[in-house]
Amino acid sequence: MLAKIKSARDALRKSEQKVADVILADPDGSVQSSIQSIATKASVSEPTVIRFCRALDCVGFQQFKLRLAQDLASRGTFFYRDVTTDDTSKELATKLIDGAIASMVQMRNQLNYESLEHAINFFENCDRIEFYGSGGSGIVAEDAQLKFFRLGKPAIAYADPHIQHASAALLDNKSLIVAISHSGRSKDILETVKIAKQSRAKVITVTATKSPLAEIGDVNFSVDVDEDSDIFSPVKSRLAQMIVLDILAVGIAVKGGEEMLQQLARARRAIDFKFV
Amino acid sequence: MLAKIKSARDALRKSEQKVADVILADPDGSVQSSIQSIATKASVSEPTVIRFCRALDCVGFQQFKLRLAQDLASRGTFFYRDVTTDDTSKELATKLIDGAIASMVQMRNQLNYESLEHAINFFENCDRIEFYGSGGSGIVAEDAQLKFFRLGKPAIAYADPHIQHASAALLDNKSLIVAISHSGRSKDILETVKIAKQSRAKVITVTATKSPLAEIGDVNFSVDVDEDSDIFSPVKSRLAQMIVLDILAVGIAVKGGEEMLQQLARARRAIDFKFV
DNA sequence: ATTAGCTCGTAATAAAGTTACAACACTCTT
DNA sequence: AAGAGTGTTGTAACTTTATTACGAGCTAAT
Repeated sequence: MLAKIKSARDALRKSEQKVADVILADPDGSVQSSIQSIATKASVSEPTVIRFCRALDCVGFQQFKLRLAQDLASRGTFFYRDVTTDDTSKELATKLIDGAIASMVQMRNQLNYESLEHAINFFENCDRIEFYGSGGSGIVAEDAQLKFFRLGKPAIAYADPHIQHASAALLDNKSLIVAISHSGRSKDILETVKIAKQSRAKVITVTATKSPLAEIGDVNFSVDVDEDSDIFSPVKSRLAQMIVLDILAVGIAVKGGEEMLQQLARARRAIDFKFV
Repeated sequence: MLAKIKSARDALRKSEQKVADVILADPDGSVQSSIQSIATKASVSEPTVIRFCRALDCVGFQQFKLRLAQDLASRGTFFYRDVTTDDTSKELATKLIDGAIASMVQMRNQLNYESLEHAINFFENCDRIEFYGSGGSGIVAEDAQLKFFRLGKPAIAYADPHIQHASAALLDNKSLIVAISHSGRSKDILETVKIAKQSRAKVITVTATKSPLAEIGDVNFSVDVDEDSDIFSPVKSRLAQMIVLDILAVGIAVKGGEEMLQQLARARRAIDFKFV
């Protein structure tokens, strides 16, 4: 949630940003405050605070506070510390794994189940599904393809923006696309999604809250991860994205009932001869 | 907090016990309810609910809810249960995420730090690095390539067994390969590694303990994950493999000191223009 | 049986959260 | 540069939620 606020901050309105700043400055204090006291601290009106909460996908202030509280609580269990140059390899490994766990816990608390239901519906009503992502997110897209093509509908992943554009132009209203992006601000993927929408395809996004990409999709799964600490391409958000897509795939499979589960088992056995 | 309620239950007044029962029966639901709905469910009056909260050392209902919420969020037992066909989407998501967390925790406990030191050494003494994996592990190999090629040495990933064989044949004793496999029993990857060893390349494996692949490598990172529950391609081991390689990459970067960290920052900035 | 003491609910009150709307500010035209 | 139109923010009314005060009902001891 804190990560969510951070990543959404710039997309917020001016006075809502003041609210964000007040909360980021003292999250622990904020969970115990009323709307009034937060509004005063931020020198804005109370409705602004509510609008701020709504902007973060909460139905109201109470829900916001609750989520924030849960976020803070789970943060404590796997305390995340930055890697430093004089860590032993053990410290380093522990830190990185704890960071990954912390982001999973946050994921668990913030995942939007309505989006999940919607997304499952989209899948059931589509003829084919395409995954778009570039760079690190391209990896996630490929991973998703591997999962989804076993579900009985054509599934494909494209990492190359040119091919994405070309493919998006050929979609129709029975197509479903999943656009994956860490920042949600990559020009390429935004362009791809615009083309896909013109083709009247349904669009699921897996990206940061309030990012341009999240705004133009039909359904968004928010993946907000505190990234300052990632030296490389963002691993933690990679992991989070992958688990979101796994949840979606399993959700679809489970809804498909016994029949689909058996189909999956068949797909699995098909590669058995490859092993010693 | 839940434990507190349980142990305090018998000491409470009769109607307060009803409140306790309602909350214990559905803690997750309760944190989102108002006093009114809880009072109704327990067939008691609203003040009784408040008295119940006071009995548990809370100043009011809000504080009680907050504490309960934090308690639920941090209950650290990521007890893994199998997904069933009649899970709600929330249960499903929670189960899958808990499973992923559990495998991370396991990873943290079993990671071999000596292997890590060895692997870092290999990297420092090599001219180039190649990642081999097929199917799901091919994804991990690509992800690793993305990370490693920023470290200043040629890095490449191959998923196609034929190309792996060809490439492995062209290695020399200044080459390092990383073989990734979930089972460690895939004929293709075993063959690839044998060829690479004939070329006198160093071999790091990321695979299951005691598997044939683990046996023939120079250094192995054990990734053993309980997979019965994975309907699809094994997500959990995918995540575990990725984090292992991330640890390795960060370990190398950190050992490279300030200079290498700055080089990484440059690599990151190089793609900035791609964004809105 | 009566009263002290405790438990619990009703009804009033206060506080917090939410909505509707109007005023203001900021573009983008013309 | 004026004005239409859009978007942002605050005011004030309103609703919901939490809390308090008080008294009725029950239990048990005299």
